[in-house]
Amino acid sequence: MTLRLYDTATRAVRDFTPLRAGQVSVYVCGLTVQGPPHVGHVRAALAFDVLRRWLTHGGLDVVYVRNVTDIDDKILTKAEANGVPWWDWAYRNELACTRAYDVLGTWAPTYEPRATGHVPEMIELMQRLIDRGHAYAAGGDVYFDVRSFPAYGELTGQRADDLQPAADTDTDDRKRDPRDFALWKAHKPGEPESASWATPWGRGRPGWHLECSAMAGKYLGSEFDIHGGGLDLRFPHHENEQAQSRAAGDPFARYWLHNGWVTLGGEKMSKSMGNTALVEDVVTRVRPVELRYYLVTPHYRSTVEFTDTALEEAASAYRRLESFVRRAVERVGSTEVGAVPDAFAAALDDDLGTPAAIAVVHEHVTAGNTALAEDDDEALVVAVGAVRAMLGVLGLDPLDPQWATGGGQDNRLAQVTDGLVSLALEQRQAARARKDFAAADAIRDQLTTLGVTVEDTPHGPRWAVTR
RNA sequence: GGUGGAGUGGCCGAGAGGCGAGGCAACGGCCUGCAAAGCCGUCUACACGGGUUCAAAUCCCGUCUCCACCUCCA
Repeated sequence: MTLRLYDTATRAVRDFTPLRAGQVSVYVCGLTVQGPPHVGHVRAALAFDVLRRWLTHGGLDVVYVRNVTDIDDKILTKAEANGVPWWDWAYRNELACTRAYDVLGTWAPTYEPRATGHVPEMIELMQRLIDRGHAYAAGGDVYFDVRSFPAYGELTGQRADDLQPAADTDTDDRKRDPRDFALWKAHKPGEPESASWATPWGRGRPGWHLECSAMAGKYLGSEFDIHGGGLDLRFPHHENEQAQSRAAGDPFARYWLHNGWVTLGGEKMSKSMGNTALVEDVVTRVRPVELRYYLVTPHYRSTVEFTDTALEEAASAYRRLESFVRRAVERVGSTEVGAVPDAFAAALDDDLGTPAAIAVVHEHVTAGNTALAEDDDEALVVAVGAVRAMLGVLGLDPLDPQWATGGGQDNRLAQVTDGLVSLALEQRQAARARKDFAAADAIRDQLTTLGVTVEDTPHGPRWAVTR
């Protein structure tokens, strides 16, 4: 079965065939770095991280570009409100985004270009559009001429006539049509000089949409395979991107993928609503890998309501998988990562059906647990190999060094802890051997109080530190 | 006004004409000195009202509720 993806542009699931055999080019809209990332932001990154891992697993060479928009109105106003240069504000939030991506185990993009580093490419694109009669300069601004491009609205199925008039009211008098959007914004008095760049039409800064067209073209070429982003970017952002690029003569994206929301209190998580859960906070309540499981388990196009109980449930579910892998490896030693079961592959091939894929993982874990209980090491090796392979594709393999805790100088402490717990457990085993269960249970209770859980297995006790 | 999406068992969350996704929680059983972990079982749901069909959670019509985009937004 081949990979099928839901393409927003055609509103249908389509077979995916890359433009160039063996290669896939992906452009994902990254963040406007105006603040630290919340759970909704990283959901997008995670959704496309799974796509990328699946493509890579299928033997394809994936070029994955995710941009950083490091100049816009909000960055300027927030920087000013905080008394720092705009580029300082942008960069510190870019670092926060990178930390969030890293802590959740997303692969670093092949290229991660910043808008401000691509002004020459934007100027070149604007010039092409002006030369072709699809853009015009007016008072230092440069606008896209919507009426010159009949396909405008095609991506999101809107007719230009039905759109409410676009809202940059302060510049409306410069536009030929109220729906024309800004490719480039003239430098305004009061804005920092450092936030403007010289162009043939005067100093100014990028409009919001231009940078993605310019950067996608630079790193992926005039036509590329997949363009991704959040559902809210469809209009106007992606519509405008497509209009700009196609009007300039570039075929642009062949498939458009959009991920659904994370909601909080039934409404879209967003900074302007004030209903956000920052990644850096959530990650103190559950482990990062558990947050990843929570966000990767539902289908990428569905809405996820963010609640504490749902988060806790996800964490419990993940611990079941993790506990199996750890016990299996303790039993049979380190194992080879095996092949992915057909049912799992079929699930992901069907528009990245992670829910069905996770169900397959759980079924194999059940089989593996049975093998573990029955001392069937042969079946166990097969099960754990398959489970790790599947979890690896989802970025959830518990044995991935990504999720290793401690390390460095903690190693010595870990050795000491290990020795002390082993000592206590030996005492307990001795007490059990002489049927002094009161003493044995007292040791176990004390360990539990310290956050060390003890499990007795036919092959002796095992322990783990719980949060 | 225009364009989309959603309402599923105690909870999360899939599916999209017929065969009870999966998980979490709860309860019962097995296992255990007792637990824990694990395994087995139980809990038979699809907003509402009509219709089509041998068969509807799934298709059609209508109604209600919620959300999103058309302004910055993953």
